[in-house]
Amino acid sequence: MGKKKNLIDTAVRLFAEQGYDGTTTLQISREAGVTEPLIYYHFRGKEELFTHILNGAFDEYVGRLEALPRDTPNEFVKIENLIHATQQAVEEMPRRTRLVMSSCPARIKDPDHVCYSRMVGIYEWHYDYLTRCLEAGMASGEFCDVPVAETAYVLISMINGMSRQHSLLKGRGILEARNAAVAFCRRSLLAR
Amino acid sequence: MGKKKNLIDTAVRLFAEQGYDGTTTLQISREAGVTEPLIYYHFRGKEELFTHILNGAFDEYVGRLEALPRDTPNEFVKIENLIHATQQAVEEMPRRTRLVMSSCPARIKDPDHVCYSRMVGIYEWHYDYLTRCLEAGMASGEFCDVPVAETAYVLISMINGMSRQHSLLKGRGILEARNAAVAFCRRSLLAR
Amino acid sequence: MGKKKNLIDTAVRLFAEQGYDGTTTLQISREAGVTEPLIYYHFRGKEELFTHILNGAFDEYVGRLEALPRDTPNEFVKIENLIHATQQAVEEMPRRTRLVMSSCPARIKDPDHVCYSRMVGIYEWHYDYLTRCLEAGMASGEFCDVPVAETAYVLISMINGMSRQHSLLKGRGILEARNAAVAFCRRSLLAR
Amino acid sequence: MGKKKNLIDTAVRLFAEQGYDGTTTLQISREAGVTEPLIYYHFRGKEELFTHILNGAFDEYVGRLEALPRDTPNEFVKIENLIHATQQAVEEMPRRTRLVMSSCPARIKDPDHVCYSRMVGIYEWHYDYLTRCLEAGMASGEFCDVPVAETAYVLISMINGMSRQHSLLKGRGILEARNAAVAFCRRSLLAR
DNA sequence: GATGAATGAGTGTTCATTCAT
DNA sequence: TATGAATGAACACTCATTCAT
Repeated sequence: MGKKKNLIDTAVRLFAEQGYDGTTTLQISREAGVTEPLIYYHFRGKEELFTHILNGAFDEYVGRLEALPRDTPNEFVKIENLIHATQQAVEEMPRRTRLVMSSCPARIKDPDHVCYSRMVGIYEWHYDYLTRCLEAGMASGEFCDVPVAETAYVLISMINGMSRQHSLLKGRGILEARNAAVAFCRRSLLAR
Repeated sequence: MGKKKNLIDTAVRLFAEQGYDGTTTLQISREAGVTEPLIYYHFRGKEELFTHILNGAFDEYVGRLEALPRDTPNEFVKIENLIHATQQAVEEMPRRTRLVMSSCPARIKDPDHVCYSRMVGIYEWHYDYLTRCLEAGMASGEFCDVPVAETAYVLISMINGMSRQHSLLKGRGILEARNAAVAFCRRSLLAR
Repeated sequence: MGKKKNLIDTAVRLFAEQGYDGTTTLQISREAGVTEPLIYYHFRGKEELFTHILNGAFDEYVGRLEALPRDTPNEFVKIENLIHATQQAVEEMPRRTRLVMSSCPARIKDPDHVCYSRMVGIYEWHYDYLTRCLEAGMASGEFCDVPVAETAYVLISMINGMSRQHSLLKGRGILEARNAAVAFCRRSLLAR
Repeated sequence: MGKKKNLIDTAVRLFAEQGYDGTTTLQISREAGVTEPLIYYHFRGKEELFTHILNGAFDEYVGRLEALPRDTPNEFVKIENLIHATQQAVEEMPRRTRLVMSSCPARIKDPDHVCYSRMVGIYEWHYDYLTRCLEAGMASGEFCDVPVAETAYVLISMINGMSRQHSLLKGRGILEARNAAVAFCRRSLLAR
């Protein structure tokens, strides 16, 4: 019964370790303790197994974003929360993060692919969240004056860059990096 | 004749557009107007052609880093220069940057691969450059007090994150992003 | 269905006729009425298909050797039996003998190859069998006095030489050769 | 100037060590310190280089056969001489013997190939030499009564078998084998 | 004589996928 | 659900050979 779950878990592990192209359906089935055709019973093919996993990972992350508190004492806490939530997700879903980081770049050229649509979706979520945040913070005098769109772009780059760094060059990461990032942003944004 | 150059240029384009695994040696040779075995006359195989291109790209970027001025009026200019030089490289070598961004992540697990060694090399260059910079700036009173290692890590993540964003989600990028990033860092680092 | 058997039989025929290097996997599969990848489903590759066949041929011959009667009226009958059994095998397994005779020599340099280990094994079987025989015959007065090791070596060379001659230069062979060989040995060995 | 000789010597060595199919023209040229096209300047192709070497080896051996003394005190000396001359050749031309032993079997099916015609030629030389010898010896009462054709066949098999054994399974050979072979034949053939 | 560059024709092998059961 | 057997389509790579110089 748990064969389907087995299949998916094994696929997650192998795709993360070896990338999509470096992993064969035979290897997945063997390491999952089933036979190859079973993949085709549960999924339309290798690609669908892959996108199934990708969607699961994206859903999980988006769920965490949606769960971020909307009422906060001030606007900077929102930014702080976003940084922490993202790093938290990266640390708690290391394999699926790795899978996204290593297999999506090669696929993102295709606008019909899950990689593209979902990464753009997340980018836009981030963008809306941050611009709203920055605008509100500037209006209330909490933040100093910054160009909203560009600053949001910089923040997104920094958050994604940290996820990538952590996920791909693990070991080189630094535990207190999160707090340093929060402090870095606070100094930059808070009006003085 | 320029058949070898043709081969390399075509390979750069195709690897960048389709990734390493999505590109066949036959396709490269056809689009380069030569025959397949010529690849094996000039290179040991597909992989060597790939690493040859990668090394060229890394060399080019490292060359730009090495050319950064050592004498600067203050420390922040050094950080500014690094941000500009990196973005400049990304914009001037769009295909090779894309190739690195999309094909290296899947290969970085292998510590013997060019991707790993050279990316680590560049990481360390960045790290040394930035820590030296931050320490000097803090000593002279130019910068406010920050945790050096962690802040360098955040800066590197931001710089790399912007390159990745620009290279993979092009069109979503914003022209003034560079200046926004510089301003973001200046506000965060300069003592007041 | 007997597709696997078909594959093997065809491979035996083609390897025997054309040698290992002169036979392509495509040709084998086509003449066996199957597709090429089936070879790789049943065997790890061309080489394993080849060694599978070789081992079968060696096993068959060794089986015949092991089946030689241990109780014989005198020692010369043992030599006679060996000559007949070997020639019998050559005549009854013409293709597999040819395959061994034509494809092993080029491979025998590699001490890890089946060709080497099995041919040495058979050599040693022959050698033990013949030395024991000669010693017993000399002790009982059946045989005249001969240098045991060297004479065994000469007998082995003769037996193998006849197999080779028969297998490679067929048509030049002579039917009564077996009996002539037996008579040749009898005159040489029997005490008078 | 000695480039052609270099080419040939290297080819002899490599063909002997690795077989015809296991040796590439590139390897030959590289190890000979020349470039590939030079092979095509001196020979029509790989095959011609190979047959050139084969013919040289066969010529050398046939020369030795032709040089055997025609006037001998008795007929058995002729047989003795043949055995010694052949073993001598095997020992003095180890690489070329190996080349013939390992590369000819796979080619002997083709009646137009040098391997076939020359091996048949040598077989016939042996056959004529030995039948004449046996007949004369029987006529003079030196030899006992044997079936001429069949006995010649057995002798040829033995002589060739010893060459093959020595050449392919070297190390397993025995130094005194020659003398043992001569003694073996003497006991078998001489009238008592 | 000799070579650097280039190629036509294959070669063994892989892999996602399907079919009969 | 699940599988053993089988396949179509490709793929990286090799090699003997040639050509312009």
